[in-house]
Amino acid sequence: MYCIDNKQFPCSTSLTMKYIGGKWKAVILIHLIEKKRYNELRKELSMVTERTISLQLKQLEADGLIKRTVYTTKPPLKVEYELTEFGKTLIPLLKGIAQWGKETAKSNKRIKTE
Amino acid sequence: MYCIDNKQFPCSTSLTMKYIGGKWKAVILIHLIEKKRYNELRKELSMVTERTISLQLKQLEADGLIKRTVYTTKPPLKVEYELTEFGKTLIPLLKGIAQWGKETAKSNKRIKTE
DNA sequence: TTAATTAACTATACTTTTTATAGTTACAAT
DNA sequence: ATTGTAACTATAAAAAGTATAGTTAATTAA
Repeated sequence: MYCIDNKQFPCSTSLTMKYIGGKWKAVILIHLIEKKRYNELRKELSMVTERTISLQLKQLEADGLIKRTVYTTKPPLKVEYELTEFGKTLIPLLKGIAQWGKETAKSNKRIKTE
Repeated sequence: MYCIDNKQFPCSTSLTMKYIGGKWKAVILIHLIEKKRYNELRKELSMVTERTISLQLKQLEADGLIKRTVYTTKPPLKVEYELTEFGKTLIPLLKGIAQWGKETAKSNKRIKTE
């Protein structure tokens, strides 16, 4: 049993899923393996709404997986996101996740590639 | 871009997360590496509500990851769940997820082990 | 013999997460 | 003077997850 800020996680799997289990968290993290500005990320994830991206980024930041850096003081702002050292420990797992998806898409007949 | 039943997934990562991304799906799958009866699973996942377990099991079954077998016709039923061959392709990834959680719990000061 | 227990769920209501759409700020370019 | 831009925020609605209680038909316990 694990605890973070009084929240309980019954096993190590549920602990990992707390970090990458949101609907788009793993996708966002993989895109941030290379440092990016907010709008670059947003354009790459055009199927995710702004609000969701924004909320997920905040959670990832609060969880210590990504770092947000602001370079200007007045609009239009320049903001960059990148993985922290802690976030980088997830890279092998994230690549494994992407890899399983790729292989599965090839062999599973229900999945169509366009 | 991938498609399953007219649902779109922009990248292989999002495709994988469709299968394991629900809040408890990965946890359920890891517990089903060994075939189990419904109540065994439920007791092992005491922090998850019945409704959630039930819904997730149905989705996992619909996704072809697990197989449900009924051994009786009248209550109390005997129902067993196990991974399909397709579900088994996820095992290395699931173990990776559990492993990252274990290692992270050791080194991350915000995570407490009880 | 009647009551309690069991396995595997389902029903209802509620909360949290995600989606859809539109609006904000202060400057820069046209 | 109007339009465009970056990085969000606001509001409302839909989907996912939680909390709690109820169902079935047989078995076991009192």
